[in-house]
Amino acid sequence: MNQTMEKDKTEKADKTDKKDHILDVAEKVFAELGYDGASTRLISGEANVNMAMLNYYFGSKEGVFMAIFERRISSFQSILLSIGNDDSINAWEKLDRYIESYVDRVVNNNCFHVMLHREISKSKKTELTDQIAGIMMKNVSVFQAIIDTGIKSGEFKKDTDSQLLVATIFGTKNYLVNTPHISSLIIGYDVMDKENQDKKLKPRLKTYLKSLLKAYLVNENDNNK
Amino acid sequence: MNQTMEKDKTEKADKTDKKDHILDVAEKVFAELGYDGASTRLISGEANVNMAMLNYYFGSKEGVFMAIFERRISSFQSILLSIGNDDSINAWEKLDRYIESYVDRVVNNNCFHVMLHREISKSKKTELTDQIAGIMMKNVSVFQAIIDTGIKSGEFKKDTDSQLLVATIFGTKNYLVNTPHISSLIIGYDVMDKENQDKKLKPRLKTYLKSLLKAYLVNENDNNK
DNA sequence: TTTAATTAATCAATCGTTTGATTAATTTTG
DNA sequence: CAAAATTAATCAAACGATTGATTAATTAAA
Repeated sequence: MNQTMEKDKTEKADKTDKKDHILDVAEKVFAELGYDGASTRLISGEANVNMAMLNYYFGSKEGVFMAIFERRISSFQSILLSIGNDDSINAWEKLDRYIESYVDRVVNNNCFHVMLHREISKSKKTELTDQIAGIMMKNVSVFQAIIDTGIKSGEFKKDTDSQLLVATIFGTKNYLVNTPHISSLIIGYDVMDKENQDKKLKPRLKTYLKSLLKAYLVNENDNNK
Repeated sequence: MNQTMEKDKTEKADKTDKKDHILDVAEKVFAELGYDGASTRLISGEANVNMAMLNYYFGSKEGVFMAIFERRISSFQSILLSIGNDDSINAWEKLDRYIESYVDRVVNNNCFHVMLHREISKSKKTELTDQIAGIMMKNVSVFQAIIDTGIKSGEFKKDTDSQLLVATIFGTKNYLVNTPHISSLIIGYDVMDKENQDKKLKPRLKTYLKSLLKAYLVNENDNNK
């Protein structure tokens, strides 16, 4: 009944659509309940597919998790990397574009990033944590390279802690997106709501991060030390 | 064998010591594997107690979790609240003391905070998330009150986003402490190592947060806009 | 018809919890 | 003080439920 209703879009939902649909649902359930908390029965139930289809398509529960992973990171690095490698603009402009792209993408895919962050926050080192750490580090490296370039060129202050600044940028985002119950209380509206994200959170976060970076990094006039 | 060896301290390890021991172990296991990932068998095994003792002492697995909780938050608020209510010092000094106390306590109890953060990052609202959110908000409120006081008194800039600044302070800490695999790669040493935490991470984080706050909040000379 | 997709039924393993029995410690009673 | 009664602590074993995974049978597609 409900199943037939959902095939209204193209009348013929082919294999890849179905796999994608499963991954969409799984991503959300993983974000809601965590990897261990999300059972294969619940995921398949929410996706309206037979439980065995998860194993048929992805081999195992962990296969589903990894498939979500690979789907997201395929286009993950390219944009940010291109910004970092663009030599036609100065460091501050790079930073500006980086923030723009980063905030947009990370808020849009917040389910994925919540899931990601929860897994990497397990202190026990596993194959999965290594893999996640490696991927996240690529983003970090681009950001850090921009900062260091700006410091060398004299564009940014010399006495800055670029490493902890990384923690600030990514940590601020994480706090807002990954702990929605708290951040919603702080800023006064539901940060999980799509419309709030687009019209309020994204522009505000962009503006804020830029002004924070500017205050900490850019030499306005003379001495700070 | 191993059990008799551990009774060397006072020869009579009484009840509260044992309960505390269980909570110590459980806190660590929860941080390592998450709430769902940590089984009662593993916890009791690591603590060298019979599995039934968890239920005997704490009623249930969730009871263990809550007991860890209550043990930490008892002295949680008092220090920060006293700083916020101290009217003999100005806003910046309050902020300074807040950062000092906060960083010390939060790095010392990093296992607890990792555990906490992972549970609150579940987007599905539960009784537990509500309770955690309520407690965390107390810390947030103290910090925010200090900022707002400083803005009113003219000590801090007017055009600041105090709400997102909260996300920055707590988010920066979270990023460093809760994702040790990444942050260790970034700053070049193991952030989970106790000695590194005390001699390197803590002072560096304090210095950094203060300078970041100063750059963003304090009017050094004149215009920024 | 042959292959691929999908299903219901079932698997062993593990989950959190409970049980009844046993031991150790404490209190009450004579 | 000594014996009896009571309480607290601890244990191995088992509970029903749920987990991820697999099977064999059935349907749809090529």
